[in-house]
Amino acid sequence: MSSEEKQPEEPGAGAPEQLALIRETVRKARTPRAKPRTWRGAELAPELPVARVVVNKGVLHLDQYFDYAVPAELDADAQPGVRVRVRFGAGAHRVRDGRREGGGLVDGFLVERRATSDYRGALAALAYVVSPEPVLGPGTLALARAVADRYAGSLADVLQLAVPPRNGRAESEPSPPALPPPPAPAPGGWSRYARGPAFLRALAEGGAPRAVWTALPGPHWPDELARAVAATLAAGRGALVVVPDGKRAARVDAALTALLGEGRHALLTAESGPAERYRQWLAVRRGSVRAVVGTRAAMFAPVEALGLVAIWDDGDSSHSDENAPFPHVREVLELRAAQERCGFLLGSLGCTVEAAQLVESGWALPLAAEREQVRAAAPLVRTVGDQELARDEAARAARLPSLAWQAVRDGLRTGPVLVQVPRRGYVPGLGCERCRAPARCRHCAGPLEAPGERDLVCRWCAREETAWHCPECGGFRLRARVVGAQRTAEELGRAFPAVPVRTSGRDHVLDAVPDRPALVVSTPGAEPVAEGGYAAALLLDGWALLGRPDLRAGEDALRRWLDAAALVRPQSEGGTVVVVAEPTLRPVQGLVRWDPAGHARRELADRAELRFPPVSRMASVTGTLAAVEAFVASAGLPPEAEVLGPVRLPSPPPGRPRRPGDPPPGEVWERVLLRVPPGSGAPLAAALKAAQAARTARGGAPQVRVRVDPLDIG
DNA sequence: AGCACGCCGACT
DNA sequence: GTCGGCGTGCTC
Repeated sequence: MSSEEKQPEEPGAGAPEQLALIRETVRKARTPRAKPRTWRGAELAPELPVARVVVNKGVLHLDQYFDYAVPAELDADAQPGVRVRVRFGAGAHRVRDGRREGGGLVDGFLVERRATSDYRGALAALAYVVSPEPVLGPGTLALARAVADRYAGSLADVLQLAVPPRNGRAESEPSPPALPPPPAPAPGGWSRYARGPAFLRALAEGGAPRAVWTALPGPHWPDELARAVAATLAAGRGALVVVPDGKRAARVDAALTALLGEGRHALLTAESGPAERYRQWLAVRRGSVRAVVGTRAAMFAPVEALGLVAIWDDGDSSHSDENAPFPHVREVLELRAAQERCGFLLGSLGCTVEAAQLVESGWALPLAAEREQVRAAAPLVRTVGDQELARDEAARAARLPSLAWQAVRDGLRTGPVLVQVPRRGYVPGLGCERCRAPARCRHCAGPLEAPGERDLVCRWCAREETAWHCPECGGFRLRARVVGAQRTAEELGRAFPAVPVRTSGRDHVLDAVPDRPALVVSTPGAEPVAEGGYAAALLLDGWALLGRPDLRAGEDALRRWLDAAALVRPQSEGGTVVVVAEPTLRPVQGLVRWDPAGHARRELADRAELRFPPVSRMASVTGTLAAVEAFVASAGLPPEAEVLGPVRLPSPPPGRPRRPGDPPPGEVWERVLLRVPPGSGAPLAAALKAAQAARTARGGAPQVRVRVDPLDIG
């Protein structure tokens, strides 16, 4: 089998070497030909002797196709989509003593076979075909191209995310035969949503409906996702579901198996290991499996005849890739839905402003339950604010309000009680002492910080604020938040000595807890599922979550509360949630009314007014002050682009392991934010890409990091 | 990014 | 005369 054959390091004497020699003469003669006939005499593929190759180098100024000659012996294997290796680099053609020197072998993908080349010069030959398995189809190529353009990145970088590394053993095994389409499923839990059955019907009829689904609390969402997949398969098309982590992928996997049996879907997660993952990926690529559930990288899965793309919990930060150019699953799936004209489903317990914008713009329809259904499924939510805390004698003594004590005590009579405590390392920002509104710059609305004792400085534009007052309530005093909830939880455990205390957090995450009275202390995101639902939940991390100097602080807080509260029994079964946070705050209201979509709509209106993403598009440029300034000056930014900053980046705390975005030791990095109005995202990305390409091409120029849609814009 | 080619100083 | 410094520019 040729895929298993060991390929020669250096092609033997023959066509490639002759080509190189011919090229040498052409170069000396300095007579470039419009139509290179330089392979005269070499043994080339009789038909379509030119291979267009995307070279696996992420560097932006190499973000183009390169043409290579196809030697006759590679003719059969060198088909579009295969992995190849080629000589690449200056001097690849120098021949001395009959040996080639310079220009190392690099990986690439063959994207097209052509009759002629546009290149004015002689072509080097393909070194060899790594394997005849076509892994890069035209769909994935077009998608990767669009993603690279959207994020000012290179095609090769995106392809690295899109096509998994090869595993020879998996490739040599045949994939199982494809199964016929299953029958269309019953609506199941979808009948609880006004437009749910219609959405399923549209999928089953081969349509391309697009929806933002605000899911009801409870454990049903994996089954509902599975039904959407099944409906798509019933129409003879494929479906793709992307979830934030392996735990949730396993839940959807189980739901799919329950609904469709084995063999109709693939599970693409890092947890299954590279070989198994590649085997599953190949089964998809070869068309033997048409449904996929997986984590982030699965967003590129080459599903045949795609009918539906779905993302669950788009507010989870795992959906943002941490490799250049940092694509986000939601954005990639939007591009895919447009490109492949398929259905789109964004589901979540919460609602991001981006999701709200998809509905607001009319691109997607809302898929929400009636209030009655929400009330039947959600627990009772009660709040304890500052005033009550101050009045509450017991609370001051025990640092916990009596309402919270009561809820825990009552809950423990009938089942487990969840206590959500903040994760360490949440740095609260500055806010109004009276109403907690975050302190923002009056010029660019960036977050204010207090580097010294007295003065306030904007983290975005570096302007000083000397006379701050709160635009919401007129207050003029600021305060930072203090966290001490872990200790509170410990005290809580001591207060109920007869009850077992279980903890779940970063280090050891519990999957599930039994349906018995217990105190379950967890950080956000690590909450175990309780078999019969929690009797009560206590959310103690309000200040830490809401005080973060981040645009998404409110949305994130609400999402984490909803995630925890959704594990609690409905109000009709006595389920109660107590959140220790100011009841007038918008996210707290969103929780009490269980109205994440309404919360996101209001946030979106604010963002529009303040010209924040996603209503505007932003990009960040970081590096030394000189580098950043030179870059911004040289980039031909669109005229409507605003430049905010530069401001100095906070240096990483000493002792923390170095992360990719951190400045090198001893260097101070600055950041500018670039902002463009809606619709100017593409020209901004193009300008940034061109400037970055020019910069990396010149060796000596100090480098900067560019990121479209930066996450932490304050 | 690598890597080769090219045009100026200290050596046999 | 020639070995080699690293400044520029290219990579099918």
